[in-house]
Amino acid sequence: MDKKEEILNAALKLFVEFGFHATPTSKIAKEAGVANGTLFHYYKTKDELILALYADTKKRLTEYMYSNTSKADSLELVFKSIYTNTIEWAQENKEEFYFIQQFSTSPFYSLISPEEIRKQAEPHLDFLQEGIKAAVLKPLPVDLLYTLINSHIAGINQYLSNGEFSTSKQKQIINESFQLLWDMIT
Amino acid sequence: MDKKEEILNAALKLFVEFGFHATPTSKIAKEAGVANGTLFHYYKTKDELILALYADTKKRLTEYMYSNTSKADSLELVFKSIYTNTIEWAQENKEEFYFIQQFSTSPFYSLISPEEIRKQAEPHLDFLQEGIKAAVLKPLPVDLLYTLINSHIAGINQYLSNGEFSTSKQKQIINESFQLLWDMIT
DNA sequence: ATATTTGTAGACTGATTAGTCAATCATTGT
DNA sequence: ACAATGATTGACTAATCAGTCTACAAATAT
Repeated sequence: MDKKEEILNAALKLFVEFGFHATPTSKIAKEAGVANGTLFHYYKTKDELILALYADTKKRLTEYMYSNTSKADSLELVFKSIYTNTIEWAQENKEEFYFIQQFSTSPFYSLISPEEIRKQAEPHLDFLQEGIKAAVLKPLPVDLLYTLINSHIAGINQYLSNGEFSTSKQKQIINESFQLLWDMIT
Repeated sequence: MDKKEEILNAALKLFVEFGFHATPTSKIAKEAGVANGTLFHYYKTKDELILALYADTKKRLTEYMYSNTSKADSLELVFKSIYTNTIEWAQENKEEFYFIQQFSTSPFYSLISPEEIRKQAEPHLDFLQEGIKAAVLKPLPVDLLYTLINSHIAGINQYLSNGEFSTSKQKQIINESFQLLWDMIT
């Protein structure tokens, strides 16, 4: 019933299928079941809609990443939870995850200010810094560590998406690939 | 002088800056210094131009990847050469590498047939299979290995592109990151 | 009750776009 | 010399698109 949300849902679906510019706002409105003008009532421009969709999607991913993690757990356990959560979310929200990647390798990404990006990455970098300080993680530059982990996750996700795996097989792959990553960075 | 090539060059530059659909064919023609109709003389449709640009760029990357590798060398040495070559090419051809990534996470990617994709990956997969057979690489699924390596390279490249490193520092990072990857997969 | 704001609609517009077309120009083979 | 083929041009078109505008409905405030 929330039209603002319906518009985001419709936009996500269509952007993933056709791309940003090949998706007219008129089709987004139609898919969302609202009038053309309504879309522009909530989002002043198409760019604003795209940025809002990215912010919203990224936020949902980040929230899920840190779910079910307790500060009482060991660093490795927390790290593994975050790793597993992320891949789980990506598998259960394939369109959303694909959209984030699509957005990140598009000219729209440059519309986000560097501060915004740093702010987004900060908690993750802090967490990694902690791991280095505790001599659990290798003393590599945190940025490098962060990028390495991110691309590893992207890779595993791509592998899982391309093949057709049972849930248990999928879990096994996640566990084994975590071990590969963990051995690499500790 | 080769107009067909000029068109590809212009398209690459503009696609990277503005995206596929936000780049009108008229601007590509202008940038290439040819008339509107000339573009459509060489490429029947805009899609065909985009696909041709991807094929051409990918081909140039692949050629460079395997340059300066000798079959006489050890598997590790060949592997390291390919790794180093790829990152070097990506650093020296940032627009091209960015374009490949942009294309791969766009709806245009689905216009390429699965056979074409497999054919493209085959030599790399064969090479990895060899490594497994020789008990040098871990006996992981080759597809997984391939994806892992690719995303590792993409990550390192992103790290190098974001920071401002001297040539020697860059070489050091490439060497160290290779060691991380090599330890992970052997 | 009345006024004010907010939400919703959809026709409309000015600008832009991919692709066409008819007409030259250049090159090559005979 | 002379076809014939291919290259090149840029004006043109039919369609499409982002965003506007006016009107009205619903909700909220006074």
